[in-house]
Amino acid sequence: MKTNQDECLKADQTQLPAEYEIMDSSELFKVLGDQTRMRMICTLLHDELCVHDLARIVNMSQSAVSHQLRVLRQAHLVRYRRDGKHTWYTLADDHVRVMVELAMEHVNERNLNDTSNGNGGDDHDG
Amino acid sequence: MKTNQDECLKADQTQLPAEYEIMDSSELFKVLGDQTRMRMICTLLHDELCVHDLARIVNMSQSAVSHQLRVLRQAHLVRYRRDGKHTWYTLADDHVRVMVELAMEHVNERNLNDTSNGNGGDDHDG
DNA sequence: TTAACATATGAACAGATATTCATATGTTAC
DNA sequence: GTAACATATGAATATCTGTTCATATGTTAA
Repeated sequence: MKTNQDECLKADQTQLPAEYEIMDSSELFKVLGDQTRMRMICTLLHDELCVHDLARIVNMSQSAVSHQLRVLRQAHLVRYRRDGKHTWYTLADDHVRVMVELAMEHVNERNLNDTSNGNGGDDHDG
Repeated sequence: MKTNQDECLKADQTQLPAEYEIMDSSELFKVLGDQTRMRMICTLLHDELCVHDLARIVNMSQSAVSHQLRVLRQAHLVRYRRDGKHTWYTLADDHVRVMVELAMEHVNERNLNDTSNGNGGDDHDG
């Protein structure tokens, strides 16, 4: 709460996450930060699905979905198993599930607050 | 676990999040998916900071930081208060904190697994 | 072998985005 | 008023990213 004009720095950088943790986690969020991939992930919340189905559900080309599945694999967000001609994809672990749930909570609370509160009052477009 | 070749679709789309929830949450993740913004957020995990300090800590120009703060404000990830010449920024709520922690867990577990396991075995570059 | 299906991937292109530069706004002290 | 400081922002630009198209790989069935 103090506000010394000349030396306003008060960050305790010793508690900061390691540089690689920041880089890796921002990379992870970047992967989640795409509509198509998010739709794929949400579809995989409840089911194991093959590429063909994923493409149909998110209404994208097989190629686009396959490209994005590669991104999701590299981020360790999905697993897959081969079975004949199909490749079946599932979410990799529960972190993903929980992160998605948290994001939904955040978004929904924000939508509630947007009608009533006056915090900051900045964030408009234009 | 069934693998009917002709009708492989088995997604129960009734449980899917609403379209706006998917759009909004992917937008939220997109905001978190940038190194500079992540470094700013991690710095704000423990302290209330002014723009000048944030710029110094993440080693970016005042302008760049200010532009990114705008993005963080619009995503409701930070709050701010004016005090004289300074504007002090803090994290908006605990969702952010928890999401960051989860992401850290995910990347750290993944880094552990990368040395030993053989799951999938795909995700390489090139 | 061929044909049909399922998935993966490289190249190219269009659209998005982060930074820089210059400048505007706003505050404090004189 | 001026000067110095703190922050915000528009425009330009270089870089990144997602999709499409064409094609390659791999599986199954004949």
